[in-house]
Amino acid sequence: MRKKDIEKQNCIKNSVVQLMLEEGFQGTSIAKIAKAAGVSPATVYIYYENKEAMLREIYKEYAENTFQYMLENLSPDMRGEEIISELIRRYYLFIIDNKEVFHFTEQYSSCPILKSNCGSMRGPANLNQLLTDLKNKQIIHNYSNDNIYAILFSPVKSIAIKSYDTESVAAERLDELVFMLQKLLLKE
Amino acid sequence: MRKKDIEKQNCIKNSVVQLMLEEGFQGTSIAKIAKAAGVSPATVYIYYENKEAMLREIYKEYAENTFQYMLENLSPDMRGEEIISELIRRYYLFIIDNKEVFHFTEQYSSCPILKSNCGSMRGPANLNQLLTDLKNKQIIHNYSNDNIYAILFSPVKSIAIKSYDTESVAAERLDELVFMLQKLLLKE
Amino acid sequence: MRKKDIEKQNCIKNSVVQLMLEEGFQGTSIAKIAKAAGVSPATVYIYYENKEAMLREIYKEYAENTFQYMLENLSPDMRGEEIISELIRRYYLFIIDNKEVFHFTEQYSSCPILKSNCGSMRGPANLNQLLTDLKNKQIIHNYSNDNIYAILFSPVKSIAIKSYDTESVAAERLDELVFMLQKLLLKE
Amino acid sequence: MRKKDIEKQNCIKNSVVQLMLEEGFQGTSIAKIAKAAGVSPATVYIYYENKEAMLREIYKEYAENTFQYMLENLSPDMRGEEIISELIRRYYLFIIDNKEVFHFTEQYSSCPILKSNCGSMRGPANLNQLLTDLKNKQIIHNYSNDNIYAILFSPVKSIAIKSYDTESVAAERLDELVFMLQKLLLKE
DNA sequence: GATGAATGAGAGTTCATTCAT
DNA sequence: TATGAATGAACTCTCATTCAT
Repeated sequence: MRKKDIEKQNCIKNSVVQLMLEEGFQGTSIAKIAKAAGVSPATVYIYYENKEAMLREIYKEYAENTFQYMLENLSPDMRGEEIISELIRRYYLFIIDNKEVFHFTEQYSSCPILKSNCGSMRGPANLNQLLTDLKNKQIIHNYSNDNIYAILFSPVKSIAIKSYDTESVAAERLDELVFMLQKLLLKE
Repeated sequence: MRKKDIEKQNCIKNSVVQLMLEEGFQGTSIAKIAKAAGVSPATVYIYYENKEAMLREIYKEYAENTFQYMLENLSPDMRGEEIISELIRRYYLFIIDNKEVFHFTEQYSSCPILKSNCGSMRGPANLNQLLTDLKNKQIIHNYSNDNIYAILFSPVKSIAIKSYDTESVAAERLDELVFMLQKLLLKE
Repeated sequence: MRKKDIEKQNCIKNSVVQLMLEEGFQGTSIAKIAKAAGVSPATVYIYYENKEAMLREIYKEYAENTFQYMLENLSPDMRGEEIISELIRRYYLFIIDNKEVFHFTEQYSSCPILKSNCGSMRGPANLNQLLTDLKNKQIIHNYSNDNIYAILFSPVKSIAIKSYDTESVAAERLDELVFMLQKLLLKE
Repeated sequence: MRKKDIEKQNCIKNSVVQLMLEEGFQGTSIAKIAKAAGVSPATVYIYYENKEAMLREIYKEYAENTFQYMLENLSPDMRGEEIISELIRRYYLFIIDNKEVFHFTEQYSSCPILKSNCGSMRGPANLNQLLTDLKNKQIIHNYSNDNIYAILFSPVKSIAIKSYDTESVAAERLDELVFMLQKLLLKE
């Protein structure tokens, strides 16, 4: 008996994510995925029950990763400025450094049919807790979590997607955005 | 529903947009579009060169509509608060009232291959002009247009997509968001 | 617009029946059928909704044909001997002359899954009526229709399937069988 | 259910027969058989050279069983009525009690490709001997063995397959059939 | 002997598009 | 202009079988 090859599954995952970036949803067929991963189409079905389950599982894994990445540098004794700065900058970095993964999760979660079958994740819960704590400690204004959430992460996503000519310009934009959101959210 | 020429083309457009919402990209095949529009598949090719061109043209038309809708209630003599409020609320209303169209344009513009062949539009130019004017008149802070743009429109999109239990909760969230952005962007 | 080509549909039907005889159920794939019929696999789906529906429709048509063929030479003024003789000999002839069709209907009706979705047919009803009449007229013994039915048609099927060395031997067997069943069923 | 060697092979055999009844030929894949038998697909190939050989071997075994079952209650000193009654009733009972096995052998023997590779069996020879003896002893009429064979076993098969509402109706039909065939075949 | 992983071939079906009317 | 018929290519997925352990 051959053991299940984790490397092979990783090949498949990477191929899925890469193809989704390069060719979009339409280009992400089982045949193309298999060829890109260097396996037979039938092999894909050893690791995933079907195409939909495959995309869902990969999505859930990467989506969790995103939240973990964002939160992992936070510590409870940081000041408000630092927390906001860190959250935004980590998210920005994640998008830049994981272009393909980010694009895949965005594509996936924008498709309502796929998203609906997806259950819930632990990431957002942690983040909600963090925001509630900051409000209780009178560090940030008492806005609704939905709005804080939206204003913290949607804009940074917008500017991270844009491709600026030089890195210095991009850094400038990011600094400014951090400044804006600190001013908006922090008390005093 | 079937009269002539333009009527028929509108049927096709509506079917495309509706199918894209109901069944996603995969469910939007020429055959299904044609059946939903009450025409033959071959007829679609009288109005559009091919499927890609069809999607592109419909996208461009609707994308322009969005900007037009957002800007059409603005007048030069409005106060800063009103301008910001109006921009955000109009965008929110547009998303709510044109769920299908909004979803279609989002889906489309998130697909890199499709988007690339799409050229530029007039809508954003007008908006950029507006923002620049407001900054010159010392009404809003001198942030970069990219960041203003991102912070004005991404968050509202986020909360418009969410489905709240009651309309009053949704209205509350929107009011708060308007308040936040007014505070952030307006001088004094 | 091209008109639906009845000749093409007949080609498909013939290919199905022939392949079922030559290669059995397993050999009857859409691809093989299409190739044998000289059309594209996709064309098959213009004439039939799917494979199961295709087999079902072809079956029903041919099954009706069988009954019609058996009954079409009977007239109300025939004597009991003639009726029994004619029924058996016509059925025998049908099997010999329509080997492929007969084999197809047998294959089909022996598969419980397929058969179940098949509804009812007019043929058996007519035959039941005939048997009941003969019993009422005191021409044949008052056995249950099920048993008469079984004893009239199952044995002839058995010997028709067998391949005898010469036709004369086959004819002898058939004559004997007719004689046996006349003796069994007829009064006096 | 899993002990060793023969136990395992029996598991496979049972799964084959059961699946063939439940899902027909198409549903009887090696993978499904293996899963139903609680073994690996590869294990099937330890006991059988390939799928076709597997079906053939199982068929031959069960087909022999059928004849053995039918003949095993006969003794040379039985009267003609008893012999005919016993043959028919045993066959009927076999079909009812071994629905799955019966269905499997029927399915198998109706497929021309499979059947051809199947050689001859000992069962029919014994039966032919029995019939010839009865004719020599002037117990039954001197009809050809083919016709006797056909008329003895085809009708009972027909009515055994039918599903009657109550057992008493089924028993009635069977009694009548036995009576008919005794009258037809026995001298005096 | 026994297994789960692996696969090329092929299954049924739908695709975007063109053809003939 | 408008159509339903027609199709080669591609789709998702399963097949019987073999491989490596």
